[in-house]
Amino acid sequence: MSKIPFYMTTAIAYTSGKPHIGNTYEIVLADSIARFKRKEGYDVFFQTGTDEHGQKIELKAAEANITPKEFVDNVAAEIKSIWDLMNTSYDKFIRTTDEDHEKQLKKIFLKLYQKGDIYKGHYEGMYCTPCESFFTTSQLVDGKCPDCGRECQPAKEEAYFFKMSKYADRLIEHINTHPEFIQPESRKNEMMNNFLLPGLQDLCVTRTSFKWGVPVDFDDKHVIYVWLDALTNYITGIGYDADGNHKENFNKFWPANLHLIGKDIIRFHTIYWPIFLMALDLPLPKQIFGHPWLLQGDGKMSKSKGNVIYADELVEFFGVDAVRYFVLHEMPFENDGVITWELMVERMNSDLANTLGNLVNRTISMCNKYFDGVVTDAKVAEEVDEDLKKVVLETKGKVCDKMAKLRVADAMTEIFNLFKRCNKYIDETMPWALAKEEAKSDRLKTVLYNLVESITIGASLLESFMPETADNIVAQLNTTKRTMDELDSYGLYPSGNKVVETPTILFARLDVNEVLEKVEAKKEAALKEEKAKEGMDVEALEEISIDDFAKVQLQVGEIIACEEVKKSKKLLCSQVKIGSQVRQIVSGIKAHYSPEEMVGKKVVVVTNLKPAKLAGVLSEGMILCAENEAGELALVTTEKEMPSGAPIR
RNA sequence: CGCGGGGUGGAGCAGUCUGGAAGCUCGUCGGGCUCAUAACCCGAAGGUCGUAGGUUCAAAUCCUGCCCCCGCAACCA
Repeated sequence: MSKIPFYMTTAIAYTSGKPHIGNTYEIVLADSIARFKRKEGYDVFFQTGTDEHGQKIELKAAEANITPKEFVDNVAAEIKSIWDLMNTSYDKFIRTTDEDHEKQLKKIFLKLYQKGDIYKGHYEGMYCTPCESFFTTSQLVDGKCPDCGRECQPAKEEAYFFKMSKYADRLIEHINTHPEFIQPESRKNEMMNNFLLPGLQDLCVTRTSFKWGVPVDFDDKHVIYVWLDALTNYITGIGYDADGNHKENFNKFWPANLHLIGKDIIRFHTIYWPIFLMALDLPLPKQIFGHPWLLQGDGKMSKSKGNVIYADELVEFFGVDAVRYFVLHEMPFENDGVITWELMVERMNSDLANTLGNLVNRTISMCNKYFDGVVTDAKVAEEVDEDLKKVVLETKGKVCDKMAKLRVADAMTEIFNLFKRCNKYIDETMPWALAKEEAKSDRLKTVLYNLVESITIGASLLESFMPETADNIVAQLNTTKRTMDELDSYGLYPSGNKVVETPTILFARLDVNEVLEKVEAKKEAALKEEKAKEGMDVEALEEISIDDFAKVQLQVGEIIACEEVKKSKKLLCSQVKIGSQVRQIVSGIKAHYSPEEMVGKKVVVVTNLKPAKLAGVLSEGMILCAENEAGELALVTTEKEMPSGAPIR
């Protein structure tokens, strides 16, 4: 009987920078599912990759003074190396800059255009020429560009649109008749109520504002915009051909069984993607699972806070399997998970070192101490053995149930319950007491045999989640991992086999404070290096004359009172004494200065700035600050004491 | 009334869809054991399930009001 195909994908990672642990989570989750499916006997094809086009990348490349292609080559290589570091078993790593992807994408675009599903239209809105960006009227600030504050003009830009509405009814029908299509199910209603039922707008699928993308063949001032480009990777990666000459893998694996994605892009995968497929007359994927996010404990991960955690750093401290264990375990099915160094150490110590590592260690030690490492099934059973066997044999079924529902964290918990049961069994049987009585020798053999057998089964189940650890355990027990079928039997460990003489520690206990200190030291070192490397380079502005500069009136001001602006997160409202008058100035520096700190400071103020309202509060000027790359602010003050109101030129 | 997520013993979470004995991990305390990585096993303390009302024989769970926290958006002159 030939194996049943199972095609699964992750979202492709955007190549704008190094992925942090939250991004890395997805590939590990996918990998554990892929490995498990293979173990269950499916013919798995597991695809991942990178999304490499777009304006942001064009800009970043320009900043770095290299071509976009060079830029994405670097980042894609870095992403791939992290995926490999995490020991993920993908079958294909697709890049949207791959030649065959680009070729097929052009053909797909043409096909949809010829079919009439894509049409040429106009994108209307307010356009800011210097920023080259469109905004809706509601996005404008005082009728001006929200980015640069300059005037915007109403403008029309030529663009291609996809007729979403044409397929909406079919999609609604599909979602209603396939409850498993969107997972978790709570997301289904969100999509229905917010997007599908109110009516779909046609989707703009090209851009003319940047060049770094796949051009439209027959109209090359347009490039194909992200969603059509990125989503089609799922079919181009396995050999889809718009003319129908598909490669073997496409015929075999499409439709996909599972698209694993982050919850933020569910909309694109459950609405746009199915509709694109309908337009191409292709069957829809079986299931789309929007997983939650892995968040940093002390707030969102951000570079400016210096609290971003990367997979390779974690691996340096804990090893690959411990990191895999953590991200899989800490991520429940529907709610976001949290990662901190403290939690990571806790899991490492309690589950990996204490429960599992110590179990393997003490078992092997006893085998050697009492029988020179030889494990014999002497068949002297007692009643306590029954419950152990029951728990061990039931675990496979429980794990399979959980995995079928994509409850990966719960599946692992079941496996660790097996190991915990083994630890309990040792206390129940007290091998060290048996060892003192010559007559109990066969009973002792049986107890140790049961332990080795149970651990072998546990390790075999662990394989999909912690592949190296599973191998390590069975190697120390001098045996091999069991297949799925073999897991229904108890007693397959060859009687008379010999385990290794000296057990090696699987996971060493770590001291939280030591780890935190090291992390802190590393962070500081990195920060110093960053600072030592160079100052900040800032994009040069247009040259101005001395007259232009003279238009700006700068004066010393003394802050005599300061309070928070209620209902705002960033604003402080200061009363600033400038000469004989007092002005009210609102500044976005709440995150960096407390109102108390502000009072008494002598700062530099732009005094002839047109007053404006911020968060409803009048501001009559601007307090100058310097800002570093991390977004930290420092007030500008005078080097010597100067009277308030003193002019600055 | 901007959008969304959340408030369950000291900490972190499950349970909420499909009402029916308050569960898990860590920590604390007491005990056991000594094969092992100061580990393992047993037991205990500790919760008005944010709050006020409602529905019900029965509410953490369903309904309504309110409070608080966290993202995003906005305000960064």
